[in-house]
Amino acid sequence: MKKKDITIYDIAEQLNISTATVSRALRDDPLVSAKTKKKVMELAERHGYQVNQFARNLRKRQTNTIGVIVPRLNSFFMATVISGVEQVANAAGYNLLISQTSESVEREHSIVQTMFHNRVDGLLVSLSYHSNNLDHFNRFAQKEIPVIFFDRTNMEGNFTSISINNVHAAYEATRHLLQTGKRRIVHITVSSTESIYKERFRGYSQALAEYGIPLDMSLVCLGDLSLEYGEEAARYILSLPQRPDGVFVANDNCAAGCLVSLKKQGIDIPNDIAVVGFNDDPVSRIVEPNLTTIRYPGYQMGELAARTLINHLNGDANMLLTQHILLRSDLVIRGSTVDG
Amino acid sequence: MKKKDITIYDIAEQLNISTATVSRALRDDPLVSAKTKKKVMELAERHGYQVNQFARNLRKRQTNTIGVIVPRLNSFFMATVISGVEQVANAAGYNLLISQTSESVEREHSIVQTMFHNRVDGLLVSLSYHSNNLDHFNRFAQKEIPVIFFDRTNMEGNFTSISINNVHAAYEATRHLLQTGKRRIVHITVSSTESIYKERFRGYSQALAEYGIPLDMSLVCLGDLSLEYGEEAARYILSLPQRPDGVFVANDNCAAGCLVSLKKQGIDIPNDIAVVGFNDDPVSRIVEPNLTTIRYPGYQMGELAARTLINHLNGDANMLLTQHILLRSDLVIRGSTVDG
DNA sequence: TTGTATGCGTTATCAT
DNA sequence: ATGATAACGCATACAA
Repeated sequence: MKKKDITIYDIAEQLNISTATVSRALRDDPLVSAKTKKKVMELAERHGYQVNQFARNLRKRQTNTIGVIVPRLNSFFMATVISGVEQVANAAGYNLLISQTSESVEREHSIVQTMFHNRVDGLLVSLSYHSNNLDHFNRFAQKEIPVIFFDRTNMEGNFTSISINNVHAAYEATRHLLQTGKRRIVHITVSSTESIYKERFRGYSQALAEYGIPLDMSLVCLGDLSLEYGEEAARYILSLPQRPDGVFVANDNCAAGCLVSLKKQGIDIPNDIAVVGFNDDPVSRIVEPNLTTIRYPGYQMGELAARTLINHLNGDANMLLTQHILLRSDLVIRGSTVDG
Repeated sequence: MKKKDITIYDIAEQLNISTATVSRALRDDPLVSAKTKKKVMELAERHGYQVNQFARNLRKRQTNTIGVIVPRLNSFFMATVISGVEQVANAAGYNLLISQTSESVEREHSIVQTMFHNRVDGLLVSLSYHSNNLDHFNRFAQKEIPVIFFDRTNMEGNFTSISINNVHAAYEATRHLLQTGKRRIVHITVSSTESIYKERFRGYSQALAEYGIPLDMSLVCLGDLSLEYGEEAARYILSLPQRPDGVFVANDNCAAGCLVSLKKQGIDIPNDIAVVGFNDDPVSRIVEPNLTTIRYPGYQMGELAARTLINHLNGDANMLLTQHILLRSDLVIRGSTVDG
């Protein structure tokens, strides 16, 4: 089954030199003479020599691998972030071990375990909806393996995190609806005791409070933020005795589903009901009218997370000093809230 | 910097037994007595023992890791496929090493190298646009490391591949336009000498031929199939002296961009110009009118690819016997081609 | 059922 | 500039 690979032993033997020299030559160590180096390189090339990363990892006690844990791979935003991570990691010679929790806390636990066993050098994590406890990351903390939370963060514990100011972004989104004269504003989000969705909810509440509008929990729809749930929420909205005139949805996908559904029922967007999303997913520019949304840089978030982690691993910077990195976000106003 | 981990040596010493027994106990080897097993397990647990996968890999000469190479992570379809792969791989105890080529052939080459060096047990690959040569995978073939191409496949060489019948799917899409009375049909795709896009072009040509319509290369738009290119193509379409009445686009994202752009210029979809996409991306149900498209199962394609590879690795099946697996695809007719 | 001894392929230390 | 050799942590053939 397994064919034996060519190793530095083989090269050493054929060249009548020591494995030490071969090893050094292969890594272009300045100690080795140019002549020897050349001989080694050539032979290695000819025999299709490949380093055995495991032997190397075993010896060096590090893996050059970064673990990435996300709720789902198939969301535009997450895929964009990972894309940024991949770019940086690859350029720096790091591999990526990627897993998705599918929003299951149990799976999150088991994946964290697996990552630990695989001895990733560091971890980049976006938490699942209902993960409100960071105990499963303690083993990493104990072994001083760096962990960065991004986007779906949690400020508890001594980990570093990267996100936008979700309270403020949601506040802006809601205030924008209020400024356009809307007063009965639905919020579609996911139920969560402690997460960015909680924060978005807080921003929503703040804006309402500022306008002296009491919080009405019958206007808060809790679902999974899928496109389908957006449609369901639309039905709910239209079933209310007193029709809402604004909707703030915690992601674009769900917002798009909701918007389209409302339109199908003859609702005029934005005059009857205005809609604001979150993420600036491409769908926001496809749906008609285009979706007003919160834009923030996913790709750059990925790059930053990876860069921060790698700098720390290489000893170029100590990320433990930074508790949180806040990225800028913008409200992008489009046709779903403003006519014309 | 590095704290020393607890190893089987430590456990063996403390328990006054051999490392062999500890090693066996930890893997629940039936040879070990229940009593010893229990003692070992408990101590391991208490000390937070974790196996060193590298040592194990080094010893066993396999990695339990599958390499996944895709053009881009941030496409809905690819993310869906990977999601399926991840599900199966994780359940089977395999790790995923994921990289994206960003449609660059050079990066594809270097990533394939890296995967090789990392000694993945197998490879799942979706080729980049312009990768029309499989030589960089020869090292895998030589070492009998299984490689499966999915979606963006290439039938040359002795590799296994999984895809839909792209010729037929494109034929159906184009024929559908012809059946609704369209005669001047634009095809938006990517330039490629040998790939699924070539096949889709072939299907397009076949349908035209069947209706006795000569192929007009001025109606074939070659771009990167991005949403933005869809908009650009729309401008081109409207600039033509003799206006086309149908568009068949090789992916939904680009089709959506094109459709929206056409509408903005006052074109009536589908009466003036009908549009067909490819992939059944969620955007196809958001855009208005909803996009007629080719649907095929990305998630299942991912599952199947992973399952096939893993079965082969485990010796449960020999995938080398299967050259190609063809998945079913369907034309989904929506408002962008049929009114009402 | 348990133990002994060795190899897996590198890299690092200490000589030379 | 090069070499000898000892880890790195685990799994297995063979012995007991």
